[in-house]
Amino acid sequence: MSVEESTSRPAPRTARGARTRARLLQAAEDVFATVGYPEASIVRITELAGVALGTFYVHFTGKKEIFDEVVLDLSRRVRQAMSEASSAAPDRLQAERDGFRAFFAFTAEHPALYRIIRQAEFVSPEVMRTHYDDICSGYASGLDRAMGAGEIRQLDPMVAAWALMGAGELIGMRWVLWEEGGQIPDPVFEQLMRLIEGALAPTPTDGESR
Amino acid sequence: MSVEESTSRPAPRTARGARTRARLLQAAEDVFATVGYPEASIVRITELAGVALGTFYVHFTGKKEIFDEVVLDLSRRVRQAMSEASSAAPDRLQAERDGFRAFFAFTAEHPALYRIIRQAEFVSPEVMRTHYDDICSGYASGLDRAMGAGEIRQLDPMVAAWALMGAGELIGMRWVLWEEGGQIPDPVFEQLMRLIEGALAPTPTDGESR
DNA sequence: ACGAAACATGAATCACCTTTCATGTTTGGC
DNA sequence: GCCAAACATGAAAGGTGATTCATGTTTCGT
Repeated sequence: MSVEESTSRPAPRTARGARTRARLLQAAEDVFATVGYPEASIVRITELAGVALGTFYVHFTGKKEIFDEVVLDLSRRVRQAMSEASSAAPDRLQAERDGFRAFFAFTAEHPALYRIIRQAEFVSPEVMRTHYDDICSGYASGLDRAMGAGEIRQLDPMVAAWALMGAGELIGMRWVLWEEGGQIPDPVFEQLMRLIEGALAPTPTDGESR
Repeated sequence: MSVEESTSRPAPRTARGARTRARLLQAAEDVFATVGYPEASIVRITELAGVALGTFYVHFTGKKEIFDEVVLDLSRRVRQAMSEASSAAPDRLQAERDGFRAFFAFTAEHPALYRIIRQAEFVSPEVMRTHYDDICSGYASGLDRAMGAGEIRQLDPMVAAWALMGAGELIGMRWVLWEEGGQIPDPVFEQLMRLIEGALAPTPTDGESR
């Protein structure tokens, strides 16, 4: 009747256990983001966390399990940052702006997100897929609502969500992750917004009969 | 005075050598795409290629070198497929259609491209960056020309290239790589084209004075 | 403040992988 | 057809890192 995976460790039962587990997770995030999964050894993670090697196996069954947890955690955090930022917007265009701003800010603050997600394809395809699915369905339902209100043109919200997410992802990689500035240049952001605006804006041809 | 990297092996001097090298490259592409870089051992590659373990080191200095060559090769092939497909188009919109069609077709035929490029971030960041830079600068110069001809609106061609490339990449991942069909569904393709058309189309506001 | 369960430790084990090298085989220019 | 260079081989050396476990320490409910 347990909901837990049979291969995972029981949750910590004491404050000390929880603390150690959290330190291991944080260290793992750093190590995975810095040297990548192949080079990330358990020894490295435990050394950075400041715990003994054997302690790792008290909390996790292996490298893949801790990787999955790190991905899930990052995914949850970026989604929350984006939805929080865009929820207060008065209209769809502003929601797009706020959501993307939050995404780029998160990327700047947590480069680990990109670097780790991109490795997940092989380490843990399911968890990677879940991450993108979760982001995009949230995005798509926002578009759907705006479409109902006539704010944007009629289109398949899922396709639009994946396409726009992809645009943001590569722009973020190029101008946030690969530049030391850490913040997206305003002109780049504005250009991206123009593109998105153009892609979503209702057009005269929308109402055509044939 | 040599142009070669000091760490790379000399090119094969006989037909047999060239054949063996090619088999190793093909095997490496398969192994990297199937099990990922971390799990890809030289033993596995040589076994799939049908050569002895030691033979590998006759042709490559190590795992990273053969990985780089595989990435470079895939990158060159996809760029050629895309530019060939779009070069004959009469206008920009058709060039977009043809280029993206070619990209999705290549993805369907060589899933290795995605799977391998995504791992390159850590294995070989320079080579990954080169791949995206090369694709996007080709794309951007096409947009630049169309902009000069007034076919599309005034915008930063680099930002547009990276954004549209990203849109194509995620759409390809979701509907080509992750679906067994292997071919992008027509409605999805058409939706993507509508978005791109909207993003690039000249708008009345383009000519405004302020 | 007691004691049982939870937690932490790190040396030792085990499995696997990279790389080398001495030796044998094939190739292709002459 | 000869032979020097190129190529292929696989056993073995040398590492590295994942995982286990017997033992010691801390926590926390009572």
